[in-house]
Amino acid sequence: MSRPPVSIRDVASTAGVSVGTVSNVLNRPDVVAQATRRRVLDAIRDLGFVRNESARHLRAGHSRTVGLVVLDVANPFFTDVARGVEDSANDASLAVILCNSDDDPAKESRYLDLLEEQRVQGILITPVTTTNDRLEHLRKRGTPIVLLDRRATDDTQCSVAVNDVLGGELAVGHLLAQGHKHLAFVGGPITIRQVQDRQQGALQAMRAAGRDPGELHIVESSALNVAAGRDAAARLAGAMPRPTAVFCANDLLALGVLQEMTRRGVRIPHDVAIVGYDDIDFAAAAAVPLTSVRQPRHLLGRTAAELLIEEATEDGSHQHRQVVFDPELVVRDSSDRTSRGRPRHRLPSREGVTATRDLA
Amino acid sequence: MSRPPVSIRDVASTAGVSVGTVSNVLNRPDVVAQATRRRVLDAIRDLGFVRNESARHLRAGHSRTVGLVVLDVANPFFTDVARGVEDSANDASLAVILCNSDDDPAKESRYLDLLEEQRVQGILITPVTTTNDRLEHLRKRGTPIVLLDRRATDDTQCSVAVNDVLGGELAVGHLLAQGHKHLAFVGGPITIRQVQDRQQGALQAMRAAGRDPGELHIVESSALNVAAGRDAAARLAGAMPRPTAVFCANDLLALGVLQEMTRRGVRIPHDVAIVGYDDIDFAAAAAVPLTSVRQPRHLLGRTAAELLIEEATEDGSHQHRQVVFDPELVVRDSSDRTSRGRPRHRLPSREGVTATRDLA
DNA sequence: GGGCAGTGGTGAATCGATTCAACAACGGCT
DNA sequence: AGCCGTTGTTGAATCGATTCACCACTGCCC
Repeated sequence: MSRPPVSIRDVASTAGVSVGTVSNVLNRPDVVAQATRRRVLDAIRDLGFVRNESARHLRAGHSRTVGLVVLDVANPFFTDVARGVEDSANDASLAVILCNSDDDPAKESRYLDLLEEQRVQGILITPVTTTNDRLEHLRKRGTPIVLLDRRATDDTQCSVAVNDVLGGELAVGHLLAQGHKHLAFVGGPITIRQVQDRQQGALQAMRAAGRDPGELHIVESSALNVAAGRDAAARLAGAMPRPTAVFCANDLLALGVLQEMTRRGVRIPHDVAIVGYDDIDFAAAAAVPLTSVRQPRHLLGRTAAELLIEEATEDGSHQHRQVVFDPELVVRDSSDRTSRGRPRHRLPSREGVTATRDLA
Repeated sequence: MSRPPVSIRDVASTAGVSVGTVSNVLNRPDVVAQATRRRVLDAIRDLGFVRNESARHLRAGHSRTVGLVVLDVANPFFTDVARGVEDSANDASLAVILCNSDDDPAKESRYLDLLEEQRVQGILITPVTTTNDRLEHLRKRGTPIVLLDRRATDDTQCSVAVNDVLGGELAVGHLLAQGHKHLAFVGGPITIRQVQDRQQGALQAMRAAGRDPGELHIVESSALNVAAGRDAAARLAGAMPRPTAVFCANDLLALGVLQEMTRRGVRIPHDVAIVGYDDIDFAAAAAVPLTSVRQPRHLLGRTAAELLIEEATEDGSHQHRQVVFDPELVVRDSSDRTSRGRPRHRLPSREGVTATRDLA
């Protein structure tokens, strides 16, 4: 069944040349004479020779792979980021080793060991904790590291993140522009940095509009899911004065709010406007299409990988950069009073992202 | 910045032993005397030695990695499968190299080359086409291959798939049991195998209930997304007799049908019952929680990886297996007349899957 | 004819971990 | 003392691709 592997030596002998020449054909074809090159290529084809990367990399000192450590690829945020990373690694003909830390420092640490043993060219990571000895250690040994969805605290390394404060400003700025007077923010637990930033953005938008930030009705949710959104809506329903606009720290909360409000007979957006965050695929497919803040997730991954590759290949002239992307507000019916809660148009194809052929 | 790498030789000299002994400490600690082992371990710690996997694998002939080739990780189906694969690879301390073929044979082929060069222990793949020379070639050379979400045509290789015919039977069987007389199936393009199977299952359920399969009103959709679902619902609305139950080939279609029906004042499930397929996270979070057929996606990946690892490590006694998992029907309000379209209960945590801490 | 430049090709050394035949040291036993 | 078995350690050979100093050959010019 499994034949003995073909090495460069076998190719050399059947082509009647030395191993050095075969290597030259593979790596510097231009220095080899036409006729010789032909013979070698024929031998490679006939024998079905495939380069052994392990041997290559042993010599080179590092492999043609990069490590990607995320909290959980099942999280759509990281899924899209991973796609971006893979696309740009693919352009540089690098392989991506995928690691899920599951928010567990021990698991993260094990994966970092594994990646170091593999002598990866570099590591893209959303670290579980802010300070990380293992990571520092790796950097000191010369492994390029790029932080994903985290901002580097100093300028000794690259990082790629999204400006969540701005996202909050956009959302609340939009609601204020629609003429809303009584606004609420739903999000929590407040220990999550993203929740803090988005809330802070909301407050800044209030200030920017000359409003008292204290007027923003803040509801801290216990989690960032649909059930927590329903709870928050129940609490808002009894508030006085009842807010006419709600900004939620993510789309799941917003969908929960939408569900519970609808159940209570509150019309969206006529009685209450809702804005979510993340622009998940189903924001557009909700009962009332949801206005949301979109993060450039694919671009985030792509850029991070590009920075990493630059750092890994460059001649030492690499400048560390801390890239921060701006999110974008996508306005849909849930915050648009002119629509009277009716779909104004068929939404374009983006919502069909998950409908690729095979998931079916 | 970057120090010269530490090799096993350096460890040997600082510990005052031979390289063979260091290797023994690493791989067969029990044959080394206590005191010697101590000295070696101390040296390893002091020097910060990390094994070079390339060298290891050069000797071993293959690496501690497996390749995972999917159509698109951004597709939630494959995301969950990938998680399963990664979990079980992690148990065997193998790294996973992630490859998206994007349904493009050329890209798939490039990735297979890359994986072969990496001398992966095996490959898990959802092939773009049914017959594949590259893949056959790899198998002949002894690389274990396990087909994912595809059924092997012969018993010379392993495969792991889900029984979509059964899924269709479950869905329609359920609707018939609810007393529905006029049923419809929405799905397409019919060229997709999953659509065919699910439709066939629906027809079988009709037969099993003593009904004429010709009575199943079939609407072929142009795609498997929400917009196509809305179109299908528009077509169904004018049908005579109007179906009282609709089985959709996936959840996106079902959500589209739900949206359009609701917009037209059709009450779900009172006037029309809906069943989807895939049980995506948002099935439970829809305006009317959606009954759906759930596939064991994580288990699919896990099992596939286990089969692969078994084939790769076993002493030639490996028996190829074609595993087919049964899907499961998850009944929610959209097909349950007793609920009168009102949520009967808060749905459990599963719907919050995407609400992990960082996506926020 | 001798020197010189340029082209094409060679093959041994190298990367770092693993393996294994060989050996050293020691105690126990006759 | 001599032999044997056990335990612990050694070091050279090995995996396969790359690299580079060096050689062979051709053609050219003085």
